[in-house]
Amino acid sequence: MNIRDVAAAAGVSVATVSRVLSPKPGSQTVRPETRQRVLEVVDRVGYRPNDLARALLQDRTATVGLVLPDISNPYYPPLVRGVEDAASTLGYRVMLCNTDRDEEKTATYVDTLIKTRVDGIIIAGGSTTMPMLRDVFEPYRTKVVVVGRHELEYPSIQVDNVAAMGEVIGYLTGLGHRRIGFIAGPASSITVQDRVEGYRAALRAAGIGYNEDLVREGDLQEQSGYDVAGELAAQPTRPTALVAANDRMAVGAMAALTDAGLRVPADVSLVGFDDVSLASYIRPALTTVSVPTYDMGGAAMELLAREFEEGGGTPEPGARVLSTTLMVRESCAAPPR
Amino acid sequence: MNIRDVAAAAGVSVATVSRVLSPKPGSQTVRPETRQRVLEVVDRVGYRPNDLARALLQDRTATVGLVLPDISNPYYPPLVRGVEDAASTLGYRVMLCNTDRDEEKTATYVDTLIKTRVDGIIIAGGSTTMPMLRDVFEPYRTKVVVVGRHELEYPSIQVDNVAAMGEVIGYLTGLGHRRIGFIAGPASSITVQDRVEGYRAALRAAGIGYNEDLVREGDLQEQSGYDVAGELAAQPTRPTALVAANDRMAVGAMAALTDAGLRVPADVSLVGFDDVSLASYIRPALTTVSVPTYDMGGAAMELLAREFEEGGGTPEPGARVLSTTLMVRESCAAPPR
DNA sequence: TTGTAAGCGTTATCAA
DNA sequence: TTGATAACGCTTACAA
Repeated sequence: MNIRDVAAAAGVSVATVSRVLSPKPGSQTVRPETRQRVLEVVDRVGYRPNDLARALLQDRTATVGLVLPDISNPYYPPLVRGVEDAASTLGYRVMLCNTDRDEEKTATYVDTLIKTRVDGIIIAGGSTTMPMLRDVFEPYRTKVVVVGRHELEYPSIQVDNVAAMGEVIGYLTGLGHRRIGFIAGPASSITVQDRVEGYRAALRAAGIGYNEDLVREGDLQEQSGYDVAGELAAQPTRPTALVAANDRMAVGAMAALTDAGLRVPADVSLVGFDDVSLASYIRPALTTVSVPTYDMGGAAMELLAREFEEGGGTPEPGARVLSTTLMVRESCAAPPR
Repeated sequence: MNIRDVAAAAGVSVATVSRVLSPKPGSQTVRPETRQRVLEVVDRVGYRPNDLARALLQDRTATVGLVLPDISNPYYPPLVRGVEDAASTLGYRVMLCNTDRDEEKTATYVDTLIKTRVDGIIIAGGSTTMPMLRDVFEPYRTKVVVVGRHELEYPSIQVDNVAAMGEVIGYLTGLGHRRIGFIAGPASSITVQDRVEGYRAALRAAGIGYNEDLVREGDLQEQSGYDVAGELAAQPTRPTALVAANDRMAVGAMAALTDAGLRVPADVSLVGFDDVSLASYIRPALTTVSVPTYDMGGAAMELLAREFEEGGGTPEPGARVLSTTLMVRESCAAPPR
């Protein structure tokens, strides 16, 4: 069932069917009766034009690739939703790719995306440190937008993780904390490294030295937060507050603290990062930093769409920075005396 | 940059380039040196064949659509990941569509998916009650697989929610509970309705009447679990146990109970459903039913791929049922006396 | 072993 | 206002 069949059934030429189905601004020249006849046939046989043929001809697929580490990480679903909603509004389809921060998987996906000739790609997290992404898209004029800070020559949507973490530390020192432990994350994530950097810088600014013993690296999953918090809390002079690089580890940490007989926040205060949807429903409700992931996804898609319209031109690797907010809830208090 | 350019640069014909790049089992007839020459050019210029053209010709896009209500619902990410991993292994791309259980959005996405000529579609949750999905795909020989119970004539991957909920109720009555409250979900979800049905049936089987006052409907989000649990717990003779139709509402319920000064499980036992990743890290750790969503996604994709291979033939609307397991953790105890 | 050319389902150009 | 036809980039008979 193709445009020729429809044309035959309606007793017109394929050109006419095309004009009815894909009206161009300039040429509104189909007689109402003819249009009617065509539409009737289209409706009767349930014909839908083949977008592959259209894309081939117009060199435009109306599809974007969304590359991220792992959709199972609760940080990403709102971002994906933001991209998807904006894409759907703007008339684009979204192809999802989970890389697990793995170079080989990333390379394979990039290959696939280029072969399908996606109009653009949104890279969120993880892959942004991979140099392989630098030039692959160039010959195909594939537009790229990055979500998060990165080392690539593409425009991006960001959040100031250093400053946000500074606000967290400021809040804690304001409460009187001096021994503030940190549950860090993998070096492969620039986002996480910025949070670590924010922790360091703020501590220094507050006149508190950076103490290596108070920092341990997790893998961003709940269990590692549980493990690391357990170690940190078991130290001879334990920290009076714990900050985690993300909420998943913070939740794990809260469990560990509770299991160790420690009360949050009476014995140790706890702060997370991301403001995942469950954060406000655990008890004590988790104090954390809200990151506008949904908006970031939407903004990335919109930025991409704008680049499509502008057509050629250089990418302009500027960054748009959205703001975070510290969500003060119940998991922090003054340190025990 | 197309196959002709490559052919010219390598001093061969386009047919030869094609044969090198897309070797068919039958025709291994390219001289090694020629092949070498072609591959060198391909590598040098970074050429990637246009899959649109290939798809147009072969009537096969190697793409599947994944239609679900909302990726932000923590139930879905593992399912999506399961689909994606299997798809990537089998050589398929995945196009994501969030319908919000909305008829119009669903219709729009279905339209888009058909226009891109996806080889198949995986429908997970929500949309399965929509009659519009019955015949749309037929004329395009688009294969369809459903995840979850449904009313459509397609094969599916399921889980026995009625039996699983029966196990939950059995566990609670075994503990001595008689007044078991239920936080239900929207009627639009067959999955959720099966859980409600399981609750009813098991109660009846246990010789406990179904008491309308103990059942209230939520919307599957945390806040509604919080609200509904609050109402249920405020009743003159409050339930000694609460079962939620999903974990998100269970977490909200736990917060409500805690805020009302009730202890879980000493004063009221609580059971969730889904075994979301955070469930085992909240305290008390949530007793819940583990649903193999990742495997379900993978199985759906594999089933779809098998249908592609088999080619024509009738769809065979059979169901493959995977099993759930009750995860007994800390949120249940015998009822208070 | 390689090349020529038809054709996949559209849109766009030009003529009628 | 409509129609014939050449592309788009690839694969695949068929010919050489």
